[in-house]
Order: sequence, then C-alpha cells, then structure tokens
Amino acid sequence: MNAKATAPSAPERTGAAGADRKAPKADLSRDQILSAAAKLFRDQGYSGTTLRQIAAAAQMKAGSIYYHFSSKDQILDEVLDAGIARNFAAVREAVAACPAEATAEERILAAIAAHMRTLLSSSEFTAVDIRIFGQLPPEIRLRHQSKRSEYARYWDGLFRAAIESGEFRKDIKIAPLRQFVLGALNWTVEWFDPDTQSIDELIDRCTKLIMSGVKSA
Amino acid sequence: MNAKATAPSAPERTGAAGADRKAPKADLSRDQILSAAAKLFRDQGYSGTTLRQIAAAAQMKAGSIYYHFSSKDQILDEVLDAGIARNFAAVREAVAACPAEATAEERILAAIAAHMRTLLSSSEFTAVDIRIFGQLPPEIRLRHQSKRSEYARYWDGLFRAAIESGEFRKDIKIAPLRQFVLGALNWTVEWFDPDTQSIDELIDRCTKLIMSGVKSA
Amino acid sequence: MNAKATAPSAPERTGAAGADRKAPKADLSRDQILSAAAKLFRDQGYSGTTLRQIAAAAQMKAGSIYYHFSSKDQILDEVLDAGIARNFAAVREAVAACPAEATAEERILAAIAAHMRTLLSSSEFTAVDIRIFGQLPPEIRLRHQSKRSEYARYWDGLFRAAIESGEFRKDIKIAPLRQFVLGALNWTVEWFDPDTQSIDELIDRCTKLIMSGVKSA
Amino acid sequence: MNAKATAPSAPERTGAAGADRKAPKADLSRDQILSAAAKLFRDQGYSGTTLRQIAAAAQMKAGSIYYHFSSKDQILDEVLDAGIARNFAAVREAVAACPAEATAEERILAAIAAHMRTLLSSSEFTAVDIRIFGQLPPEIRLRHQSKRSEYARYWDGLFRAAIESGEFRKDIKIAPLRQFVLGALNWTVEWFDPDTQSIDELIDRCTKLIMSGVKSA
DNA sequence: GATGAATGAGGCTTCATTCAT
DNA sequence: CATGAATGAAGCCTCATTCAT
Repeated sequence: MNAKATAPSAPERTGAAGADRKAPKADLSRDQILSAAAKLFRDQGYSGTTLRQIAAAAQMKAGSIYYHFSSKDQILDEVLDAGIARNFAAVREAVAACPAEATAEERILAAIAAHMRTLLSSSEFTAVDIRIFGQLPPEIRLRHQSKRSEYARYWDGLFRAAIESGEFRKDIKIAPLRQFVLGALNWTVEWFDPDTQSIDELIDRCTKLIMSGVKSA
Repeated sequence: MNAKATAPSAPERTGAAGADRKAPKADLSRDQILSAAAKLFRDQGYSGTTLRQIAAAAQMKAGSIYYHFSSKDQILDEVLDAGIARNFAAVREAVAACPAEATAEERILAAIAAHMRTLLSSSEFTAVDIRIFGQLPPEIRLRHQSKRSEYARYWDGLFRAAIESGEFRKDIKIAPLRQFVLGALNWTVEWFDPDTQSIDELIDRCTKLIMSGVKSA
Repeated sequence: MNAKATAPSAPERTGAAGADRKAPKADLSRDQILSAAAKLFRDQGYSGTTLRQIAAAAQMKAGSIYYHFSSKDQILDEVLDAGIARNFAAVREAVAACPAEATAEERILAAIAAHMRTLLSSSEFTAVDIRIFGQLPPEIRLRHQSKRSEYARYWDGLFRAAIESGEFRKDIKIAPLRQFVLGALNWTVEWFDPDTQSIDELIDRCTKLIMSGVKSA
Repeated sequence: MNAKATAPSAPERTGAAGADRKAPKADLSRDQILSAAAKLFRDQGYSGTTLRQIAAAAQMKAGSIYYHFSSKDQILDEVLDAGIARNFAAVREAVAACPAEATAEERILAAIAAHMRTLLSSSEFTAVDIRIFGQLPPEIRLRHQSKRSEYARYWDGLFRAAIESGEFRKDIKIAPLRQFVLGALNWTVEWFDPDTQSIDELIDRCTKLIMSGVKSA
C-alpha cells in the first residue's frame, strides 16, 4: 500500500523514532507520482507517457519529480515492482486464508479470484505490468524477470497440486496451462468495464470456463 | 499519387512470371517498410519505435520512408488494417472450408486453429493489433474500432450457433465468452516461442482447455 | 501557463526601480527572442529564418524557445502584432499631440513624421510587417488583416479631412492616395541607411514631395 | 520574351543554322518553369517556395527540373534577370519612342507609365524582384546588384535632365527622389488588383501625385 | 520541497538534389 | 526529356534532465 515499501532508493529519511509522526509531505508526493505514472503507463505505454504528463497528474511540475525519483526509468521500476508485489501478496493471502483442509481446486479458485480482483479494481499498478511489459526495452524487462518468475512458479505449485491430487486432468502440462489461464485472466483488463459489469460475476464466469470449459455436459 | 493508399501491402505478387510491370520497386519498399514497422511496433510499441529504426530495418534512410507514406501514423494505420484483415480472412476461410454438415463446434475448432496459426506464424502484422491496440491514442483507436468490432461479431456468430444447437452450455453469455476465449488465445503471443514449441501442439492444448476445462472427468 | 500569451512583449518595463519582481528573467528572454526574430524575419523573410538563427541571436538554444513560445508561427504573430501596434500608437499619439486648431495638413505631416520615424529607427518590429506581409501564407495573413485595415482606415480619416477642408485636391480618391503615400513611405525601409542619412532630412524631403510633387512652381 | 536570352548556362544547343526550326520542347518547359517559379517566388518568397511546387505548376516532376536548371538558385537568378531586363527594356523603349523634341517631363511620364504597365500586367517576372529582393541571401543579392544599379542610373539620368532644365525643383536630390518615386510605384504591386482597378487610371493618378503632390493649387 | 528556465539529444518531417531507367 | 525512388542535411518541435533560486 505504501509504495515506499518496495522503493530501494528513497532519499534517506527513515531515522527518527517509532510512530511515523509527520507522514511527511514527500511520501505523499511520491505516492501521487507513482499512482499517476501507473495510470498513464497503463493507458499510453511507457514511451508514450511524458514526465510532464505524470507531473501534471500528480499536481506538480516536471522538475519536481526529480526530487523524488532519479529518472523516468526508476519510476517505471517502482511501478512494475508495486504491480507484481500487490498481485502476489493478494494471491498469497487469499490462498493462505483457505482452511487447512481445502482442496487444490479450492485454493486455485481463491487465487483466481484474488488475482482478478486486484487486477480489475486497484488496477493502476497491477494492470501496468500486464499491459506494457512485453514492449519494454530488454534491459528493463530483465530487471523484473525474477519477480515475475517467482509469481509464475507460485501458480505452478498450485496447479501441480491439483494435477497430482487427480483433481485436474493428468495430460495437462503445467507451464502452458499457467500461461493459458493467466493469459485469459489478464486479458480481462483490456475489456472489463467496471461501470457496466460486476467483478464478482466476471470472476464467476471465468472460473467456470476454466474449470469446465464451454461444452455442455 | 499514391495508388496503394488503401491497399495494405498485398503479399501476393512476389513470385510468378513477369507480366505485371508496374512500379514493382516501390511496392517492394512499401512492403518492407510495413513489415519492418509491424515487427518493431509489436516489440516496442508505437511511441517506442523510431522512424529511423523502421527505416534501418527496411534498409533505407528515414527520409525515404516519406516517399511511400505520409506519416508514421499512416504506417500504423496500414499495419493495423493488415493485421485484422489477415486474421479475419484466415478465420473466415478456415470456417468456409468446413464441410456443410460440420457442427458448430467443429467450425469453432477450425476458427481457433486459424486464428492461432495466423497469429503465431505470420505474426508481424496480426500480433501488432493485439499487443499495442490498448495503448494507442484514442483517435487512432477510433479509426480501427469498426473493423475490430466486425471481427468480434463474426466470432459471436460462431458461438451463438454452438449455444443454440446445444453443443455449448446455455448459461454462457456470448460477449464475455468471446472475450475470454480470444483473450486466452491472443495472450499466447506474449509467451509462445516457435523455437521450442510446436504450434500444432499448442493449438491442441488450447482447444482442449477451452472445450473441456481443466477438471478431470 | 504562459501568462503573456496575448501580450506582445511589453517594451515598458526595463528601466525603473525594483518593485516588480515577477519572473523578470522569462520576460527578458521573451523580448530577446521577439526582437531577434523581428530582425531576422525582416532581413530574410519568415521561411528563410531558422529557429536556430533566432535562438542564436537571442543567446540560447533552439529548444529553449519553446519554453516561451509554442511555435515559430506564434512568434511571427506576436512580432506582426507588435509591429502594427507600435506604428499605430506612434502615429495616433503624434496626431493627438497636435494643437486643437491644427489644420488637416498639419496633422498629416505629424502622422507622416511619426510613421517614418517609428519605421526607420525602432525598426525591427515595424519594418517586418511591411516587408514580409505579402509573402506570408494566407492563413497567417488573415489573422492580421483586421489590425492592418484599422490602421488604413485611420489614415483614410486623416486624408478625408484634408480633402473635405479643401486643403487637398478634390479629385483625389482616398484609397489609392493612402496606398500611394504609405507605399512611398514604407519603401524607404528598403533603402534608407541610418549611417549615412539623416532621418529628419528624409522626412522633410518626403513630405515636400508628397505635398507639392516634383514640379517647380 | 524568351527567357533563354538571359540564361547563360543553358545546355548547349544553339548550333544549327538560321531559323530555329524545332522550337524544341525543352525551351517550352524552361519557360514554363521560369514562369511558374516567378509567380511562386513573388507570392511566397524564395525560401517559402518548394521545387516541388514549381514543378507541379510547370506540370512536371521535381526531378525533371534538373534537366533544365542546375539548382533552385539558378532558377532564381534567371527569374531575377528576366525581371529587371523586361522592366528596363520596356522603359527604355518607351523613352526612346518619345519624339526628339519631347521635354524631360514627358520622357519621365513615359518612363513611369512603362514601368508601371510592365510591373502590373506582365507581372510574374517584374514583380518578383521588387518583392523579394530585400530578403534574399546577400550573395544572391550581390549577383544582381549591378543590373539594378544600371536601371537606377538610367532613371537618375531622366531626373537629372528634368532638374537641369528647370522643369523640376532644384532643391531635390536625385537619389532620394528616384527612391521615393520608384518606391511609390513599386509598392503598387502590393495592392493593385487588376480585377477591380484600371491600370491606366492608376497610372494617371500616380503621375499626377508625383508631379504635383496632393495639395490643391 | 518545488519551480522556472534552460539544455541537448533526438523525434518526425521537408526539401533540394541525384541518378538509374 | 521525364520520372520514380532515394538520400542527407536541415527544419521544427518534444522531452528527459539539470540546476539555481
């Protein structure tokens, strides 16, 4: 929630005593910038977004951004980090919240719901990754590959369990399955419209399709 | 002046005998530019791609592009057009090639295969749309909305037939279904690697998942 | 953002004490740019003048100009505005300074002197109009037509008075007269050389020619 | 009339015998180019005019111009040459046509009429000089200075005669007089509209103003 | 903390010019 | 003679970035 949690290069200011007394103005600005940047990156891509646009959306002037970040690149880094981190955290929490005796399928249902809910509601950050990652310069992509892989492996674990338990078909290969499922889910950000559709209903429809396909019994 | 203004780079004209003698050099250059642009747009986005990059990939200098196109925008337009057009054509042909007595499901299977094959093999053009459309400036997006809708409606027709015939579950709503299915298919361009994977196998896996889901019988 | 958008480089602000502390640096740069542009436009025409030339003459780099103006066009607009405005103001003041009982001819003499003096001394701005107006793209020309017409009508008024009072010949038609007189005066910018000629003497000669022609009594 | 008369660098082709048998296509194109260029230069300035515009107006493609001329500069040179040459010729002829016993004033009237008529009717060429000369790069200006001076000196001769004969006032200095008179005449190209005004009437008005000024007797 | 002003690199585009056909 | 196609230099403009205030 606090973007600084994942920001490694914030100007030193942690010092001080326990309770964060001042909730300093800087943190607020930082968050505004990140949030503005996330929205703009998501809608216009990285190259298509201007520092001036970000600044304007964050209610400041372009030069001021450099007090908080050292480059446009760094903003992107933090936005991407925040994106995966939130998604991952939400999914992990949802799975952890399942009762100990939950089946693999139930855990996957929880994971799907959490993934979609994060993606489609608090979207700025989570949607950026999905939308623009493929078009980023390779070096930037590399910097975030490990976290993405971690997330992928987490899902692989969920699916493996379901296959080994016999809940899912044995002839399914895990990697393509994960790509297929996450792909279908991720794609919803391209068309889901919160004003006319219900997230819960969408989640419901998607899980049903994933689980049982389209064919009538 | 520009006879080809609306003709998005006809690919059929290379081989064959020597009958057509009209400005073959220009057409070749045009096609090279479009193809180069498509690849670059796909990989780096529209704003992330430089005219100089396009020119270099098409083996000419930036200024020369303007002999064939009047702006970067126009190149994008034609690339997008070509993308949908090819996809649409491939799918329509595949469906048309089905025997008259084919079931709705069989037609859908053919459509899926065609969509994926076009997307993943002759990809430059077809993949661009899918990848960058969401981040294009609204005015450009608008210009192509109608063709995309047409394609969507075509799929809706296929799905409707399957539902009405009872082959697909009756509780599925068509629009979300189409989004879900095409989303899952489209997403494969983000991760499919022709060097290590087989398209046919991928198609097979995907259709199975779509049709029957993940659960074991 | 740009408070001065419509204020064509107020010349009154340089001297004086230090009371006005608002963004004096920007205004200075703006004025430098306008002045440099005016000189260059006058000597090389609009198309013949480069933004880099303007920037160099204003002691900055080309890109910096865009902090003050949004386009080369806008610079031209302000230069043209300033030109007519100064000329008009000078002439109007000179006429207004005439004693109430001054004859129409005396007023015209004052107007001629003011027009020429402004044109030939503070020339950058005033001379631009005269020199390049005829070769400007029609749309730009249109934007300034109204102010020029206003100035023309003002002169027409002066001439009409002299004709009606019987001081000038009755057979003279006002519009061609104004064109002829202003033309003769304006043309002096094409050849007057302040280093070898005296403005006052030139004014004297011109008025005499206009009033009485070349023929000896 | 044949622009080639003044064209020093025309591709050699003069050879041959007496009568110019073929009136070759090339000459026609050359003239079309020059005429088109003159019009465009006059209306848009030198830098403001594109070779492609000239080519289009001359009904050919830009590249073709280089068969007839070696550069845009050369076209300008010939256009300028043609301008002064025609004007000079017309004026000289008109003066020469005066009866031997004509007064200096009569000669000047003839010269004025000829100058104006050439300027305002066959204008493309003659008007270019007047309009754009002041904004040309110094090197180009230099190349034409001598011919312009020659023309100026010719007028000076006419005026000197009138002053020495006592027809014109003795207190008039020749150079400024010539500038003033030609200036007033030249300026008419900026506003004369052949559709609504009569050249003869304009000439009449102008000569009257020049001769006797504006004041009533 | 933030801004105004500037910069330089680079983006898209235009244009005179060349040259094979 | 003329054109189609290309080029490189340069033009206008944008943008990330800097830095004094």
